[in-house]
Formats: sequence, C-alpha cells, structure tokens
Amino acid sequence: MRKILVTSALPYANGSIHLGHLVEYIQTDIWCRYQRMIANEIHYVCADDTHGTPVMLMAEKENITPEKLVELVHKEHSQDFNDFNVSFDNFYSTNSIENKELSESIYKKLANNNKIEKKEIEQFYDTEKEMFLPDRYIKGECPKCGAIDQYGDSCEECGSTYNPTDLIKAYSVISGTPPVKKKTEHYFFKLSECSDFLEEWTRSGTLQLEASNKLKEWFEAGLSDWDISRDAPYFGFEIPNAPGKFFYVWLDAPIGYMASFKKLADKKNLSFSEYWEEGSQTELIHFIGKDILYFHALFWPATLSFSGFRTPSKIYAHGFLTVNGEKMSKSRGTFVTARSYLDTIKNPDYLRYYYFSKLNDSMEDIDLNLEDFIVKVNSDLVGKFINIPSRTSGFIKKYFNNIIISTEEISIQDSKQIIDDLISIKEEVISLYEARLFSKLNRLLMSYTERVNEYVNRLEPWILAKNDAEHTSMSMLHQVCSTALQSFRVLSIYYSPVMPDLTSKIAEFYGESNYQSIEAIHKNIKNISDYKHLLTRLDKVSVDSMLRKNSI
RNA sequence: GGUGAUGUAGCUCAGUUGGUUAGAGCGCAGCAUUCAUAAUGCUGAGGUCGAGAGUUCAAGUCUCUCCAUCACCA
Repeated sequence: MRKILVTSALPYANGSIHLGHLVEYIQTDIWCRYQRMIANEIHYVCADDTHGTPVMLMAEKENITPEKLVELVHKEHSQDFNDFNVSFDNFYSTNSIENKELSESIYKKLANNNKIEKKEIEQFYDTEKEMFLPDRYIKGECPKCGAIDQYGDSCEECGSTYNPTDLIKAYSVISGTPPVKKKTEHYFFKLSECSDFLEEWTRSGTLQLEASNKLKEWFEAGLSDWDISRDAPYFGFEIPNAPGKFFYVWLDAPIGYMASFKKLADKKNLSFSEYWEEGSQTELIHFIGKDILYFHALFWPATLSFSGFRTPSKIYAHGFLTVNGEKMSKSRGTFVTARSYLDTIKNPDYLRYYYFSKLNDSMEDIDLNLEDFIVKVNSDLVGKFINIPSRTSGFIKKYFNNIIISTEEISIQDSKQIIDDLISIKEEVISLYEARLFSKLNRLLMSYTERVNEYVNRLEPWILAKNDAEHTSMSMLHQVCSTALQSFRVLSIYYSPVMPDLTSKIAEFYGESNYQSIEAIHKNIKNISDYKHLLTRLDKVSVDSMLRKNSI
C-alpha cells in the first residue's frame, strides 16, 4: 500500500473560487478518489493562501481586519469546495499557528545552513501611504509606445519589458502619488547556491517533460537569490529577530501544505515526520497550475532540502482554462464563479465530467466550450450512459420483480463477453487514472457505454417482451436486461471518482452504499430498486443565466 | 523582445518509434427502431493534417523559415 500526501495549489484569499480554479481541484479530487478506490492511504490537503499586500489592502478597503477577511473568505471557499465534492481531508489556512511555527523553524534552519543573506536594496515607496510598493502597484506610461496605465514590468499594448524606473509619469496605484526610491534592508534566500542540487532534482523524474524543458531555460539564465522579506505594513508572519520585516507570501504559502497536514496529523493521529522527514518513504505530490511552476520546482524543493526536509515526489502541472476559446473575461460573463455555477446549473457532476473528458497529463490549456458542454453532457451522460438503466430496468420491474441475474449466471455468449471485457479492463482503467490520462480513459469508458447500447439494440428486448414465454426467470429477456444493468454497474464503479453524486445515486439503485473500492465490480448483485430518473438534461437557459449572473 | 508550447473534419479532440485509401465523439443528412427524458442503432457527406521549402522509397509524424494563438520572464 502506498502512502501519499496530495496537495492542490492554495487559492488566494482575496476572491471567489471560479471555474478556472476548479480544473485543478477537480483533477486532483478525481485522482485522490481513484487512489482511495484502490486502497492506497491518501491524504489530500489544501489551504487558503492568506498573506500579502492584496489581502491587506482589500481588508482595508472593506474596513475589516485582514484576519476577519480571511475568515470570511475561508468560509466561502470551504462551502464551494464542499459543494463541488472536492474531498479534502483538510482545508486549512496559511494564517495558522502551525504555519507560523513551521515557517519560522524552516527560516531558522536555512539561516543556520548559511542560506540566508541580508542585503540593502532600493525599492519604490509611497510617501503618502507610507509603504513600499510591489511592482504591480506602480503604473505609468510605457516608455516605448506611450500607452497609459501600464504596469511597472511590461507593457500590455506593445509587449516590451522594462523596469519600473523607466515608466513615464509613474504613480502609486494606492495613493496616486509619484513613488520615490528608498533604501531598505531585505533578506534573501541564496538560491544561486542551489543550482546544482536543483538541476539534479528537476531531472530526477519529478516533473513532466514540458516542465523540465521550461526549467532548463531558467537554469541557463542562472538562478538569482530570492527576496523572501517584505517591509511593514504587511499582512503575514514577522521574521524572527527582524522587527518590521515579514516573510514574503510565497515563502509561507507552500509551507501551508505542511501546516495543513500538521493539523490533520494532530487530529487523526498520523505521523507528521513520516511524511516530511528527509528520506521519507511516503509520496508527496503537488498538483499545480503551470503559472506557479517556478515556485514549486525551484524555491520549494530548495527550501525543503536546505532546511532538512524531504522534497516532493512529483509535481503535476496543468494548463489554464479558457472559456469558448478565450481567456475568461468578466465583460463576456465567462469569469464564472463556482457559486454562480451551482446556483444556475446545480449539478457539479456535469462540470466534473466535462473536465474529466478533456484533461490529460500535459500542461496544455483546456477549453470549456459552453455549447460543447451542453451537448456533451446531454449526449454522453443522459443519451448514452443513463440511457442504459432507463431503457432496460422497466422490463426487470414488470416481469422479474426487480431481480436481475448475477454476472456468473448469465449464459448467453454475447452477454458474457461484454461483462467479461468490462471486468478485464480494470487494470487499464487503473493505469489511465494513475497516469492522469483522463480524456483517454473517458474514451475507453464511453466506447463500452456505446457497446452496451448497441447490444441492447441488437437483442431487442422490447420484441422479446411480447412473447409470454420470455416472462419467466432466466429467459432471454431477463438475460439481456440483466447484462445491460450489470454492465452499467461496472461502468458506474469506474466512473465513481469522476461523478460522486451521480454514482452514489446509482449505488442506491443497486441497493448499495457508495462505491469505495474498485473491487466492487466483482460483487454479485441480484436486486435493483425501481428506476427513477437519475439525471436531467442540461438546457441552454441555465447556461445563459449563469453567464448573465457573471456579466458586469 | 527572449523562452516554452500549441495549430488535424462545423465543434471538442485521438493519432505509439515516419509506412498501405488520416480517426473518434458531437453536430449535419438519410435509413432502421420505438424499450428509453425525440433517447438508441446503421449508413453517409465533410479534412491539400496553419503556410512554404527540405530530408526520405515513404511525413500529420523529422529539419528549416514564416504566420497565428497561448503562457512564462523570478
């Protein structure tokens, strides 16, 4: 049995969860649920990422403390994840005592290992607001093309890059006043000394090929030291023995994975060190978006390694979500929050299925085409999948008192073959889940779904039913419908990590509780309940109203 | 600007190490069927595989150039 600690990236605590976030949580959740089904010990943790300037400023704007803001957002996020059936074992916060202690202790270990250095740097300062300004809080005119309201690092109009000092008529986004340069002392993590370790680590099979290609570029450019401190005022953890200096949010964010697990371990009596000590035999797997590869594949393993902890076993990066082929956009209404999806479309399994049908192990972006979404849900799930019990269970009820023939007792050659094949693809299903080749797996499962429908068409139970002799137990009619229903059950078990709500209703239909093990495919089922519609069609009206809700 | 990726039927995507007439699902057309929420099955139309050049007996698959889209640049 493998012991695996899995994480999804921490959502930032200044906004709502949206469909883009959900790609990752759904991908990770499906993978975790699959691991549970094959009886591995798995712990899935996450947390809100709470620190930094944006949260601080937002709280100020809303006239509440950052702690209060973070608490409110945490409540909202937890509810969203819960309603999308994201099965975290712990969803915590980086603003926690565990995280504070771990961050401090890791920092001290890095300092003891001579990996921390103080340097004086110059930064922009807002004299009215009395705070140092991160680059993205400085705007001005592009020095190359003169476009107004461009950020301090690059121009969105002409694409040129430059330093904030190059901006014309620079101003602070917070107060509007022109920023001035001011000296300040910062703490740096000496990442430049970690190149050898990191080059080796990134080549040790922990990354996807695309990701390590990407990293090669950074190594070639040479690694610079990493500024891990920020000046007050800042919402975060104060650096030990450095009054007025705080840990940069990206230092304590990944440590939040540890902290969340620490909390879980305390609660469930698990061994924290078994999972985190150097040389740990357990697996540590991070699911992330490709945008934060830098932090997870460079800073994070270096931080861990030079503070005496184990490093991640795998980093699984995925691409971004586009909607209707374009970047999510508030004005087009495609910046869809998790909540508005739930309010209008209701069923999380639709989205889970759609993402499942498109995800694979690469860093490519995936597109949520809303028309395709409607059509795919309706034809795959309602038209083909749910159609199987819908078209056969009536006969079982009417003529056989809801009793179906168990798999072993089915004797027609055709029928036997279908079920045997379905059982025999178990290993293939497992390996596709394991490799995160979800779209490929879906094609496999859908091809079986089609095969069952084809089979029913060919054997024509509705014709058989006209003959009274068929109304006795073990008749052809009984066999055909039983085959369809037994096959459907196996398919449902395979699909259960994807659609937990739907498949738990299906389990009920067979008089079972939720499918917790893939071995359930071998169980002998003899009874069904009366069939009730398991799924309704998705209509364009609800998708449209979802878009309207998100339009501004 | 630099770097990494992507570009295959109307839509969403498969296409192992280059090898016979390029595939699937949906959509569309026709037929069959009526058990099923007009669901299902069969048949068919539809692609010069972003453009151009090259390597090769043979390229969607390798090389180069260009175009378009996306991301990253700490």
